Amino acid sequence: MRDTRRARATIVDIAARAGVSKSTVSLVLRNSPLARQQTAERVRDAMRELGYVYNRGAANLRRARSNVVGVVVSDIVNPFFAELAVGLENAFLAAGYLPILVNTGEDRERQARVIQALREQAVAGLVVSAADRTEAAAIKSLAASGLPVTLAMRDLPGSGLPYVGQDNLEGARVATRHLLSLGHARIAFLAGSSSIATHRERVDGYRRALAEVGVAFDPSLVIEAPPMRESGEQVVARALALPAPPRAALCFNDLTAIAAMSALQRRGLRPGADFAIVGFDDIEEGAHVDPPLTTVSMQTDDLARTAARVLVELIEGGAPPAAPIYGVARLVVRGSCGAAAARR
Amino acid sequence: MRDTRRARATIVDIAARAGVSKSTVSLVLRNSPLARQQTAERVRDAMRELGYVYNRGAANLRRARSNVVGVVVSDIVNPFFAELAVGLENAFLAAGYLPILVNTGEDRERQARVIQALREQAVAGLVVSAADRTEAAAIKSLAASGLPVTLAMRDLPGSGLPYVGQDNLEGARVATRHLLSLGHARIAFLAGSSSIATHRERVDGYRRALAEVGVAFDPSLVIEAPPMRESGEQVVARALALPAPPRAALCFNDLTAIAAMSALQRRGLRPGADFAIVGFDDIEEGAHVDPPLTTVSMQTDDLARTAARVLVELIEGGAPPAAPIYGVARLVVRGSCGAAAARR
DNA sequence: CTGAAAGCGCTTACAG
DNA sequence: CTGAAAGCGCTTACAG
Repeated sequence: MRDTRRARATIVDIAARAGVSKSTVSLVLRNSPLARQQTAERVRDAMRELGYVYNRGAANLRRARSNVVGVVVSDIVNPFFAELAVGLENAFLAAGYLPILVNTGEDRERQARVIQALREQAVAGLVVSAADRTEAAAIKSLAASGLPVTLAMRDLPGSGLPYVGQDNLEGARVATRHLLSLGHARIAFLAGSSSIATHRERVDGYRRALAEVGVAFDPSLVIEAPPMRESGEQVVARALALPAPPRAALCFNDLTAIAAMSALQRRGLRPGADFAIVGFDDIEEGAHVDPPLTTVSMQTDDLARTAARVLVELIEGGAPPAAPIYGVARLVVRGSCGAAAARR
Repeated sequence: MRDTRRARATIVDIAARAGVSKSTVSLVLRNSPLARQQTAERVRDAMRELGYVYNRGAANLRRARSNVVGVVVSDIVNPFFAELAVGLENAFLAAGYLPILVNTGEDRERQARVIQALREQAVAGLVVSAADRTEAAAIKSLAASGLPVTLAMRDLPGSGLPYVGQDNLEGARVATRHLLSLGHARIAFLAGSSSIATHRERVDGYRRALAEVGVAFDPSLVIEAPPMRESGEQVVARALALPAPPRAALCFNDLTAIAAMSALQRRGLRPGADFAIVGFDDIEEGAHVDPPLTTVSMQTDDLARTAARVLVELIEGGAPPAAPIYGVARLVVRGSCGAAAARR
């Protein structure tokens, strides 16, 4: 088996075969007009015949640059981050960079290890959607070493690093206002953990909307739980067990919103009719449940493209954006969404 | 901003600072016992002081080896493949390789492009879960060039490449037998497309189970549709519109099974009671719907670990496995799952 | 337009 | 144990 393995052809082999020097081959490789048309043709034939594959690592070493960027994602199994990753990947590929996607699974230690591995691989830059509880200092020191870093979706307040992400505060505010406009006053905030900045920002927006209409904030209505489908049962149980149970909730994301809907249904409560639910993070799940879920949409694709662009500019010597870049939070109203629930 | 960017320290800088030659630094880097304890300490101090980062690309160039492997996945947004990717990533990291994860989104042209990019990056090997309709020849020629390649989850019959994946045929057989044992004779196979080998293998298993009990195969019961949640409505509508509508179905995967359940419910049919559903690809979704979904479990994690091990062995000069490696298909029965439906 | 030489950051024999 | 030299596959001035 091993015997079939040929050593890779190099530009020297190509040069020999085409009867030119290796400088000429290099010129042809980079489509320089300095090589004669006919010579270029001969060189390209030789490459084809020898099955030549460009060694980008060698080229990068010599040129002291790199065409690879790192994309560090906190939880690739979450379709929200998977879509972010895909968007980033597309944008980088289109810009001529090869993205290395690594998943940290919300594990800070693992995050540190993979980032180190990426640095050793001499990546040109990093976009990171930081793991839960990541300390700003950890990433900041990275950037201090001169490596271009852009934060996506998870801000690290105080790090001073360029950030591209959702407008969590505004999104939660819009969603909460929607529920308030339906006539709800006791509105729960279900699932998610305050250890994640995203959660804190959303709770802030929720509080702000309440404050704007003079509704007192009740901390017992903010019920934390891991943002997974499995948490639906638990958060609904706790919400309904409150002395004055809410009839409306803003959920940390769409997965937990759907899980909460199921938990309500298991109790004979009809989402929409008996209990209003709004979810975050539109990964187009909201439209496919019954009844449809009203969500705050975050345009992952746009944000991914933007984050990639910001990093590429940083890599190519541009200035970082002066302020965080926020995606527009858009409320997608689906179904009746609980006007009736408020009247009960 | 740019000014803070220091050029990376090299082993020459370390050598100068520690007062040794660069060979010595290299020895220390690789923890060779040839360097004196005290010298190693001095070298390590210098590295710390200079913020040294190992340049693995340069080392790889010199050693004519590579520590990076490519993981080509057909659809990272599908949680099934996301879990596969995570499993592979963990296994490679543990084995000392840096996996570059790329998503093809089932696009063969894109697959060709990213594979080329990975080759130029001089990856040590590739595990590929091929895009829909990938031709065996395309991947085979890759391997013929000497690059170790392992196929995961999507076999390319005729390629002769090592394959690690689910036992689709056996899984479909087991699932179909289960439905038959409940008393169903007309059983639909819903969603998925015969352009994917996975689908063909599952349909084969379904047919075999029918044949085993002497039930004639009815091609009109195999209803194709993209394996997405969105297809649920369509496949259920087509199944119920058949002259003799089935009361049981094996679904291509759990997403489509859950979608089919929703579509049934929208028609007032109770999954389990009125219509038996079994799904493929247990990504632990089956347990979290109501009623719970019976699934064929495929142990993605084990398979990922195995695929990674097979590739690492190939890279390190071992022989490819003599035969395809199949994961065990296990039927996870949840809920009543349609015994009643058969009696209607 | 083409070629010879130097060098990117490492590792690897090979002397000392 | 340590150092000087060569070389991995490229690119980059610099001559011709």
